[in-house]
Amino acid sequence: MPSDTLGFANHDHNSCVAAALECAERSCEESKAQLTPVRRRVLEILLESHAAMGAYDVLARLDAEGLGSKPPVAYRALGFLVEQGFVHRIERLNAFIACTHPGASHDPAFMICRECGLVAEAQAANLALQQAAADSGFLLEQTVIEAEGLCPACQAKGATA
Amino acid sequence: MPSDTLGFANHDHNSCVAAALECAERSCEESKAQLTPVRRRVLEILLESHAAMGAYDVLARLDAEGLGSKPPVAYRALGFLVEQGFVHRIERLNAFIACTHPGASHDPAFMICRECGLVAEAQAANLALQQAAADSGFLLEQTVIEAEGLCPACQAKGATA
DNA sequence: GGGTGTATGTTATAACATCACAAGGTTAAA
DNA sequence: TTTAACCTTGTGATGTTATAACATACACCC
Repeated sequence: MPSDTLGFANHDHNSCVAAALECAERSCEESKAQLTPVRRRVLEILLESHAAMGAYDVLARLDAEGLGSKPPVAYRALGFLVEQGFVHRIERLNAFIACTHPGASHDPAFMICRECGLVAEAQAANLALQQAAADSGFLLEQTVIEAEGLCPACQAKGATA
Repeated sequence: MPSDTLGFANHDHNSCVAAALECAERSCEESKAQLTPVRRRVLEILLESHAAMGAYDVLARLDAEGLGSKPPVAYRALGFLVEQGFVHRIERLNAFIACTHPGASHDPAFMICRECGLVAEAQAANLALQQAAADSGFLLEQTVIEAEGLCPACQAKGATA
């Protein structure tokens, strides 16, 4: 199983979740950041699946659990988690996904299945883009690399449209 | 002047606009697509600058000119132009920009200046991503490659925040 | 004329995101 | 121990982006 396509591969999801949580805890300890109940719960919710979730979907879950009902509650927690690198924002979907490479160097790329919604995180620095930036004197600070298509399972199921 | 960083380079903007419009006209003739007044005007508006514009900014311009005032008017025209490849959507900004490589093969990458808003279009296929997709059996249909940072001019001005 | 297809007009609403201000809690200096 | 500073949360209101759904107009062809 290639580690960079976790989202599409069978794996021990329980240990995958546990590892991500533990990693987040350790990281917060080190950096004195507070992994408060709301923040921790949002991370857990996102870790439940390897699909991206909208902020309002997360909020609905929080609301059901009595952890908050107003948009800022969800956006604040998501913002914190993104800042810490525990969660990534998928621009294409206006949605969020738990990081599957906790601790790894971060300039992630994503493969988004348009059929089932699963998202796989890969490490795929874009050398051509870095070259283009260097050539034109552009100071590259952050990159968004997102691919849309069909995951292996959905291809097998014959999805086309 | 590297042709792939047009957005950051001095250039003859009048001829740049004229070329893009002419190219769009020819393309529509060939494909029997209709470059109607609203669609043509939206393209012209986007061509005015090499910055991205939100759909509602475009709509405000259309409204001022009596060409339409309701969101679907702008979104339909923008949708058409994106379909035809005359305009690109910048996911990071939820905004649109006229294509500066009319007719060129399209898997574009963008460099977005966070200070002045200028966007440069480059050709920068991501080989690493294609490799990652191939390795995991993901059928890659479309890619979003957007970089945020500082353009040469804004670096020179000392922008940092 | 009548059917078809494309484009447009319009109402309403869905979906995503932030502002602004109040209140509670922890920490650390005075 | 009081006070201030800072961080986090609660909440109402609002701002921004995008689409659904339905009606109308117009061009073309038979």
